[in-house]
Amino acid sequence: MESPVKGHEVPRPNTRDRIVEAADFLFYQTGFEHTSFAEIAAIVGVSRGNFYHHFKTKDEILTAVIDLRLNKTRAMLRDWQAEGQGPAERIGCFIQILITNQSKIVLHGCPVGTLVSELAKLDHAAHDHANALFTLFRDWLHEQFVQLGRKEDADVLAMRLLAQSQGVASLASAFRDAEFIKAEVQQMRAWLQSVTPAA
Amino acid sequence: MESPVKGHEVPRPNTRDRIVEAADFLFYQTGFEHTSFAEIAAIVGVSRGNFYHHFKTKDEILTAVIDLRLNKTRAMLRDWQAEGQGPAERIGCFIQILITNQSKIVLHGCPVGTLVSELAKLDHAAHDHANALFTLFRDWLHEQFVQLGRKEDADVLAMRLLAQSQGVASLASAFRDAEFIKAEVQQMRAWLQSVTPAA
DNA sequence: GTCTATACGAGGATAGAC
DNA sequence: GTCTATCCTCGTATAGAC
Repeated sequence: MESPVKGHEVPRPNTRDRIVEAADFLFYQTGFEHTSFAEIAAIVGVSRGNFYHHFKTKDEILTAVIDLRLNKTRAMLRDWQAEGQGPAERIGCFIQILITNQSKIVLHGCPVGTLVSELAKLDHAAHDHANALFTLFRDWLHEQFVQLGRKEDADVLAMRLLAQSQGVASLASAFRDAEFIKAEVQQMRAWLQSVTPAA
Repeated sequence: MESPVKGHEVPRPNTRDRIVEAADFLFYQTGFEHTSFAEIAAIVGVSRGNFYHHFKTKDEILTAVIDLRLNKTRAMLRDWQAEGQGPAERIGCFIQILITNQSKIVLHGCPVGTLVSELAKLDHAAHDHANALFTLFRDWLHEQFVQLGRKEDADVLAMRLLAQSQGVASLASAFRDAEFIKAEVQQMRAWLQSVTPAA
């Protein structure tokens, strides 16, 4: 897709991208600080020294990981938008990711929430960059609630839904309880109904 | 208070307790893994080497910190219980801590949620021990909802309130927004009203 | 119980050959 | 672009004197 050469070349992902992918995976699974270069190198299959050719510092890798997640998230929101359904169905897509990712969430929490939380504790400069992930969802949900006819309190509803999903992910992980996710998703769908103005 | 000698001795806290207090503070502010012995030693005012006399490993300090938090939490719940009011007022006390601790929450999130989340990522043996903090609140809230007349779904309501508070803390910290806490606490109080059976 | 000194390993980062 | 070798710092942990 992003291969610079057109034609019949096999689009083998380059080392840089593979480093970012591996870091993305490990940062989610074991946290940013706890992930070492050695672990990333082991997954990618290159030597430690090598990838200083691609990134000068660990923070640069973090920046690349956040950018990757931002791009993936934008693409996902665009897809939901393109499915040609109404705002209620699109908000339903957002709620559904709790179900889709439930096993990962039980093990490692929400990828966005746990990263932002860790960076806040570290007082890390990239905190705001990471929080742009939340802002992406917040603005998108805001727009959906506007289209749903809740112009006045669209941001309040967007933040409330975001908070609910964070709380559910947090407790599901703490108690290792996937059933809790299912039950609360039911409740969130009912809530969505209740805030949808009658046609 | 816990001084072994009775009488006129000044109840100076011993070094061990001061280490645990300092660790408790730092684990909350900057996270368990990111906190170094040097930082704890700097606060307590003892040399690094010294407090291996009190704790053999960092994990032992963590255990002591969790026990401290468990005891403090039990005492707090007991106090709420002792104030002689009804279950609705007691649940209101729980909601109120979001307001009381709002400035800390904005900076460092919920002390329970962020610790449990970090230990989950580290796949740390103390995860379950830390999660006992959540269980303390869960069981206590459960009991309050039973007394409120919601025996059938007491645990569901307890978990929902716990999840809400986690979500609010998470987003308030991410967006550095204390006003969000205030607004959502209003909403949580209204919700509590709505689940309280009419007398 | 408190201190100094030190061992030991891990992790981030660099230099330079291929 | 990739590798090996190496440096440096920091953090945990230990030994032993006072």
